[in-house]
Amino acid sequence: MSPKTLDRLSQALGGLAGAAVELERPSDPAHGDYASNVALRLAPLRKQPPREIAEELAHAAEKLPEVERAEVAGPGFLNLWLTSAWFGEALAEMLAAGTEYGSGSAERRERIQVEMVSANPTGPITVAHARNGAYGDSVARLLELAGHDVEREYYYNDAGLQVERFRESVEARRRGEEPPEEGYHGDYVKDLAAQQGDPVAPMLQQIETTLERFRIHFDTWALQSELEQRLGEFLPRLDTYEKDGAVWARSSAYGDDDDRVIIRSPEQGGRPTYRAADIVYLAEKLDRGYDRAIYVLGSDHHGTRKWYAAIARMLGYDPERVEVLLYQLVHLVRGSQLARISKRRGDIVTLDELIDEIGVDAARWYLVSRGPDQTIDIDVELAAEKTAKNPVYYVQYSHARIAGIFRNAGDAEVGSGPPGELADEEKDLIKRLAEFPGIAAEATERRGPHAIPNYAIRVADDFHRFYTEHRVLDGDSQAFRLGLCRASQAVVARCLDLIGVEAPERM
RNA sequence: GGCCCCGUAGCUCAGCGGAUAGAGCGGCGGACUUCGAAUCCGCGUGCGGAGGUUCGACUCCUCCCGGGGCCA
Repeated sequence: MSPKTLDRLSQALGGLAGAAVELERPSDPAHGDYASNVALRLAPLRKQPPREIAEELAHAAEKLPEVERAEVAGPGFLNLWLTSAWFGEALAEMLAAGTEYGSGSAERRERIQVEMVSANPTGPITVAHARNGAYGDSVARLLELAGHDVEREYYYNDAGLQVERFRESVEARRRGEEPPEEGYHGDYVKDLAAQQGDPVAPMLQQIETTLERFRIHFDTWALQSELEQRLGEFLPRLDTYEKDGAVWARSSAYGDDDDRVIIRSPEQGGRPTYRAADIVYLAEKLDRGYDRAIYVLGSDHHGTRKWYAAIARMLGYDPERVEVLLYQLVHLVRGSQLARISKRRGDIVTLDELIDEIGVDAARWYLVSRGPDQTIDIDVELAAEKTAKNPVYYVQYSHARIAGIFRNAGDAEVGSGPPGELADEEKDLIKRLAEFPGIAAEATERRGPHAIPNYAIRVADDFHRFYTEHRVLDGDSQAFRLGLCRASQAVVARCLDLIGVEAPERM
């Protein structure tokens, strides 16, 4: 999904070449504004030397109105330099799109549920859950930008063993005793013990408050206990058998590695396993009308990918509608010692503590800038120290700086028509901004929001360079350069919004 | 034992078949009487190893080494 101005050029070249032409930005400015490897791709098919094809294409391309110059280089690359008029059109397109620039890449609009965080309500949200939320929420925001209808859901277990231990721990504190060995020992247990009634509800309330503070809003909340009770409705649709008194799902016949127990034997208590709730939950989600159900899970759940696909097939749903996104775990490091996250030991580093130390903006930026497959080690002490050096402030500063320019500009005209020959910094900035729709679309398709902060740094970089070299509020170029500022500001603001970071007017 | 992820610059990472592999941090040296210096400019022989596929491999395939994790 490229800007239309770039698409038109691709199509015009495609017409000349008789094949699809993809344009990319060369890393070396000596290779033009855009380059294509189409001749290299066509050479084997046409049994013709790539440079020969490129020469013919270059000759024809130079007749196009947007092309100022075309050259053949290296093994057969076609390098293009574009006219100032083309850059003006590209900028005009961005300004016309306004805040919608880069949106609508989805081929068809889907209703999508993103289920994330879903931590047991047995303690505060930790940094591990924060990565889940930061990642999942950014994927959700990307999907919304692409044009999908997205809802966020939190699923929690209010009936399992861990929750029972949690309740027992609170009860013990109320009696003035130590929680059991297998229970929960954090100070928050004492706080909950001081309140009346079941501690699960206030714990959930606290989790929601923390997540709202982290700028993640959940539309719906699902309870395991309620889903479990509906197992009877779905059992007839399942392929099951009894063995050793337990009820098993024949999941291995549907792509999973093994069959799984869904109801324990009477000797084991006869209760449904969490996998039973998985089945009900999956079916219930898809029946609720979502075209696609996305699960965001830590990589320790990688085995569940096959499980979810298997139960989707077993229930007669297209497994393509179910997507499991995995991310690697977060380790907290204090100095050189690895401080493991352990809720039961009570030495947790909570999301609230992390936010207190480094702020929401830095925390979200940090947790989403790494690819989901990359393990993150956060040195808490270092993260706190490095706050002022975090690239998030570099990007935010570019936004605030532009806001300052507009404060000074008053109601001056904002335009897009280039006053004459453009400077390299102006062209570079427009080309950078022109990348955004493609970057956003690719990040969405690959479920890789980390591309956004990395791209945002480049935008800020190109903007700061442009700003350092050229006066905005001066001379014939003023309206054009204000247009450039406006478009840059919109793209930076959008990038920051996609990762849940604020775009400040002042810093 | 089976499975998943990772190995790129001193450190943290980007890079998903193209040209001379890039950012941030740290280090050294420069640039403000003018729209925001939280900025800009300069300084870097690094893809764990070996095969293979390809005109072309950090990228795809196989094996090995090293680190992390899940299941049994």
